[in-house]
Amino acid sequence: MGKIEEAIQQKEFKDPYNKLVVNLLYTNSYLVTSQNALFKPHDLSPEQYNVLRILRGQNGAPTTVSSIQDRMLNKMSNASRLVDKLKMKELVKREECPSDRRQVDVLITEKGLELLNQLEIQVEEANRNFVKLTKEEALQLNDLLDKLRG
Amino acid sequence: MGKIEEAIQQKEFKDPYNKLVVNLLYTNSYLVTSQNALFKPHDLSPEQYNVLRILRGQNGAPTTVSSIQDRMLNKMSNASRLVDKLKMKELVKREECPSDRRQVDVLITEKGLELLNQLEIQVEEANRNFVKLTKEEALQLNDLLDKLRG
DNA sequence: TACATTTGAATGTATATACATTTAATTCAT
DNA sequence: ATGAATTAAATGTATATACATTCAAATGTA
Repeated sequence: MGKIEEAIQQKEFKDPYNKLVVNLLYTNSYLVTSQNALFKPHDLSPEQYNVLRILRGQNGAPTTVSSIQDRMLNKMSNASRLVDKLKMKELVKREECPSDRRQVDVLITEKGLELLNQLEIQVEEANRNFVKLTKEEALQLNDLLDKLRG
Repeated sequence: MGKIEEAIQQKEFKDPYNKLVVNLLYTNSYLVTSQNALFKPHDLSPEQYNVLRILRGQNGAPTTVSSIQDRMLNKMSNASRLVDKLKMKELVKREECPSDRRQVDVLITEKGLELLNQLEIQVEEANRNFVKLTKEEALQLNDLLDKLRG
């Protein structure tokens, strides 16, 4: 695949910034497509997987829908509906928050934990394979991305 | 915003590769959200804008739907339906390909060109602002992304 | 030529994204 | 204490993504 110019057959870009935006969008698509293949057999989407990870990170403490939303990778997605889907698969459960009845406490179930633990090993292994960089380069790329967002 | 750990409130990652995958997904969301605000007033989605750019790149030569698909940033999206939407807005036109009636030639209209030229200046300017890096860093980041995909 | 295979595009369906709007509960201000 | 403002979550709607399937046209082969 190599250089972005070849990948999308565009000869040149206005400047390195505009090339970078295109390069990031394209690389994202590459990663998401690669990851999808992993999640597909388990009937899970990447964002559903991410929600399960957020919930497990709480170590059993309940998490409200809005707190999940804040921590999602995609800030504009709809945590309420994602939780709904996960609940239908019995991977999470919802409870009314006693201190504030507007809020809903969400918890990962035993079934959800099992699926997550099983999947995570594969995902971690696959991520190392998708990314064709040395450890040093990966660290450097992380720093540049953090700086990019300011 | 700064470091990804703070942004999504995750304390640590398995290794730099797995942190990088999350960082890329998150940075993509940052960029897409920023860009959306630009496209919104013109009733255009980022991918529709991208299709218009691909068509203009042909300098008047017709482009088939599958050729558009190949050059899109998101390889899994549906060029046929995107072209449909653009046609309804009269930004592109479709013609049956004389040499192969299975194929459809797509061309950008005068109206499409005008919108694109007007928008492009704003987009280029905005992209430089979204990316809080020096030119050198942007070049470096481009190289790392190209290498990442192998 | 006849028939199977392949190809380009369209269509069907489920999920997700991006917002706007709604509803109920809580908090704030007077 | 009452009504206004705010907040949390759910819901509505349009578009996009991810695939599978369909359909017609073109190609390949016996």
